[in-house]
Order: sequence, then C-alpha cells, then structure tokens
Amino acid sequence: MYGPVVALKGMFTMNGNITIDNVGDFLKSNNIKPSYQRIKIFEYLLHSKDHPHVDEIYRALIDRIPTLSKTTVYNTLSLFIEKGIAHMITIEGNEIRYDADTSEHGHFKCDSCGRVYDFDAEFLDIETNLSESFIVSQKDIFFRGICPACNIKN
Amino acid sequence: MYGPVVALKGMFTMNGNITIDNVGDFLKSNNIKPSYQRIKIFEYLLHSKDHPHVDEIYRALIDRIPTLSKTTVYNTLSLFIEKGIAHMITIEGNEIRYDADTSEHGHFKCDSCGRVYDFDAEFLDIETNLSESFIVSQKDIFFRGICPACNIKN
DNA sequence: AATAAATATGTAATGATTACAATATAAAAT
DNA sequence: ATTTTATATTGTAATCATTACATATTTATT
Repeated sequence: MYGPVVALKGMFTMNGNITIDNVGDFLKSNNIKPSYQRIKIFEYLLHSKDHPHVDEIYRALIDRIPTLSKTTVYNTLSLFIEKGIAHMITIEGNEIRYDADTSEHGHFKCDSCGRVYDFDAEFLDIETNLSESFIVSQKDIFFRGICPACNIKN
Repeated sequence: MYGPVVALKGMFTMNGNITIDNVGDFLKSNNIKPSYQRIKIFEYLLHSKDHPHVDEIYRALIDRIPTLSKTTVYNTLSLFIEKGIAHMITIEGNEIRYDADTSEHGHFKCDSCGRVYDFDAEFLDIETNLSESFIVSQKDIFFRGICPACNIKN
C-alpha cells in the first residue's frame, strides 16, 4: 500500500499548482487509466481546499464536461480511494467529503458557519490502549466548535 | 456545558448496569423530561456497545414499545445531543451512529467485518497548530483498518 | 374537569448514494 | 484498417437515511 508512490503523493499534495500532464502520470503510476474525467476530478480535488462533497465536484465540472454524470464522479472517487490516492473524510454523518491530501492531518468543522479547516496534528503522539493486533490503515482526527471568524461576530 | 452534571455522566457511562429510576433522574438532572420513550432509548444507548444507528435502536425497542416511531428516535437523539448527554460519532459518511459515552475515547472500525471498537486515547497529548481562537467543543479520533478477529481469519 | 404545554406519532418530502443496464470510448487482436 | 474485447461513462430508477410537518396523544397546571 505504501510503495514508491508515496514520494509522488507528497509532491502533489504539498503544492497546489500542477499541470494536467503530471496528474495523468500520477494516475498511471497508481494503476489508474487517466481518462479526461478522472484527470479533471483529481485536479479539482487537489486544488480545492474545502473537502468537497460529490455534488460540489459535479457542479464545478459540469460546465467544462457537459456530459459528466454524477455516477462517474462517485465511481471515480471510489476508485481513487481504493487506489489510496484520496481519502474519504468523515466530518458529519450525512455528507461524505473527499480529500486528495493523504498526509496525516486533522479537520476542524465550525458549528456556526460550517466551514472545514485543516490543521496539523502529531498523530504519532497519540497514545492508545489498542492492542498491536489491530492493523491501523487510516487515522482521522476531527474537532468541532466555533471558528475565529464566527467567534468575533457573536 | 461542563457543569456539575459531569460527575453523573461519569457514573453512568463507566458501568453498564443501572436501573430505570436512575436514568429518569439522570435525564431530569440534564433538563430532560423523562418520558418512557426517552428513558428506554437512553438505556439502550448506555447498554449497547456497538454505537448503534437510529434503525438499530428503533428495531431493538419496537417490540417493547409497539407505538414507537422512528421520528421519536431521531427527535430524542437530537435532544440528547443538544443537552450533551450523547454524542454523534462520525464513523462513516452515510450512517450516523450514537454514543452515550461522552468521555473522550477513540473509535476503530474494521474494514472487514464492520465492527466498531472503542479505545482509550490521550487527547490532551495531541499537539496541533490550531490557533487559540478556535473554540473546540468536541474532539473525535477515528481509526480504521483490520481488527484482530479478521486478521486471524485471512 | 378544562386548558395549555410538551411529547410522540405517521406520512410525505428531500437528498445522497447505489444498482444496473445501455452507450461510448479505448485497447488489443486479427 | 476492421473486428473484437475490455474498460469507462452515462442515465434512469431504486434504495435508504434523514427531515419537515401536521396530527394525535400524553402530561402538567389552573
């Protein structure tokens, strides 16, 4: 799961500005055939900072790809997750959000405005009583509360 | 939010065996009128270890409360969350689960069998770069992977 | 008991996700 | 190049959890 692709992953998730060609190569190197839709969807994931739902991705791309189907967005995201180049993040129960930044980081959701913020977190520091027999493949940290912008207003 | 009720909370969430009367008092002390449905729903939350969805709660209680409505389950859980005696936990995108254990702990979901395990985690140890202007009211840690039982099988 | 307030219920509506069959595109083979 | 095969995309319909809302029931108050 964490083969030589990891380096590429870092390269792409750290800076937000990459070209179409690179995304194609990136998909190929993860055993994903780089169709136009897949490239555009992954590009959007990379550049969007707000952990979009499927509907946001669809609405953002429908102008450029008039034939785009929501099913394709669902299928493509499932594929990305299966191949490990995107994460499904669990912010709230009834809306699935996606994140191309597969590096470990936390999410903060503001209960007032609904915005989702990223933050860095030292996952290695978390001490748990989980036995070694549990194979952990993904770690998520999720905080909620009131963000600075909303705190000032009220 | 963290008033004198905290002690009671601890009392109830640590051991699983309590009487109906206690739950009634507990609800009252949290400004919730203890109707029969509310008591039964909270009892089920307390005794179930698998972080049930609404549907599980409903199916578990419909025999004892034949007139029970799913809407009541939803309303009641929303009330519990509003009053701070239950948490909505975000295990996966399309299913909301509930937990009466409001003490800080992590959840592990097995990708193979789907079971959800609790584990203790030292939340205070988590170092983040979140500015102090963020008011954090809830912290969740969520791991996923393969549990020991499924690991042996495969 | 009568009135008012709070709870519970049932039905219908919403909205995200999935299933599935059909179409289109790309790759491989002859 | 044409046929064949596999892969990807699309659209429609079905499913399922959740919410909205109006009605009925229960509980509390006078």
